[in-house]
Amino acid sequence: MKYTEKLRNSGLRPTKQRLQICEVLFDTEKTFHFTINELSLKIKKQIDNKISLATIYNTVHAFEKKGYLKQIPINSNETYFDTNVCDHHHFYDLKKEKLIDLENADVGPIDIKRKIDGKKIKSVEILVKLED
Amino acid sequence: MKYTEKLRNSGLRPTKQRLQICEVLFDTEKTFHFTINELSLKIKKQIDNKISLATIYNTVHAFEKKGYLKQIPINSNETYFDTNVCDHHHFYDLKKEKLIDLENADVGPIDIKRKIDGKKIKSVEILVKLED
DNA sequence: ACACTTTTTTAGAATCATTATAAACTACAT
DNA sequence: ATGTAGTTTATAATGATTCTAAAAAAGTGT
Ligand SMILES: [Mn+2]
Ligand SMILES: [Mn+2]
Ligand SMILES: [Zn+2]
Ligand SMILES: [Zn+2]
Repeated sequence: MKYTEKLRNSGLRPTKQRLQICEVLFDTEKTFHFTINELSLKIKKQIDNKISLATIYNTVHAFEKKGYLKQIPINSNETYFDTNVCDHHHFYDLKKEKLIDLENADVGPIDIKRKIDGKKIKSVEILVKLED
Repeated sequence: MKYTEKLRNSGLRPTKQRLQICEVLFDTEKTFHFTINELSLKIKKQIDNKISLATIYNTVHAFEKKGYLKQIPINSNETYFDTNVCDHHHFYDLKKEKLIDLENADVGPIDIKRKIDGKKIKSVEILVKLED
């Protein structure tokens, strides 16, 4: 199995459920953004057996902790995740409530001039809100 | 009263509760970031009568719609608001779970090269996550 | 002041994404 | 095969937010 190794190396047992969720998340041409609800529907469509909602939450959080998923800060009642874990930025279409990737090349260099004592920059993310 | 005019001009009746919330939000040296829960505690401390939680939610949303408050996109179970409605960016101290304003002068010019057909840019916000 | 309409406040209920619980199940080492 | 820790699951609990509908307050006209 394609993801068995990856999971083992992360200290996660390669269970049937996790492997199936890996397929849904990572066996795609393109990366994508999703909420837990959207992922849950996607799994139902692509997989024959049922995976409980609790397991989906558990797995998404486990994968996020391991760096295989990223949470996107956005004002919504649902949490958004991203299978694209490279540094990149986002458009947010307010009407459609959809995220669009902004490649790093799509944004000029970002210069953060201020420093905070004793703190390091972990990430720099731009959110560009779009209206009609 | 200081805020009566401002509320009337916005089509909001200057009620006792709204005027008191205005004082808590806007009668300060510096702007600040808050969650509804934090604001609720602040109101309890600063004013003698009780304002119901529903009114605090209603008022904050009304003020946000009128542009007197801004919501800050951040990954938290609580919504963060900002009394600083000028364009600006944020540090987010992951340990303390606190936002810190980044003045526009603290950030070099931002160049968004990509365009989306039929969409206008409404805002561009940077979130800089800080770790130890 | 009074009558009338519209907006606002409020306590409490409802919603709903998320997290916790704890029992059954599974992976894996010995 | 047995033991142990990790995982899944149905279900309950949590908690921020929104809804409801009745009472109160604000605004308008007379
Ligand atoms: Mn959320
Ligand atoms: Mn929220
Ligand atoms: Zn993305
Ligand atoms: Zn701010």
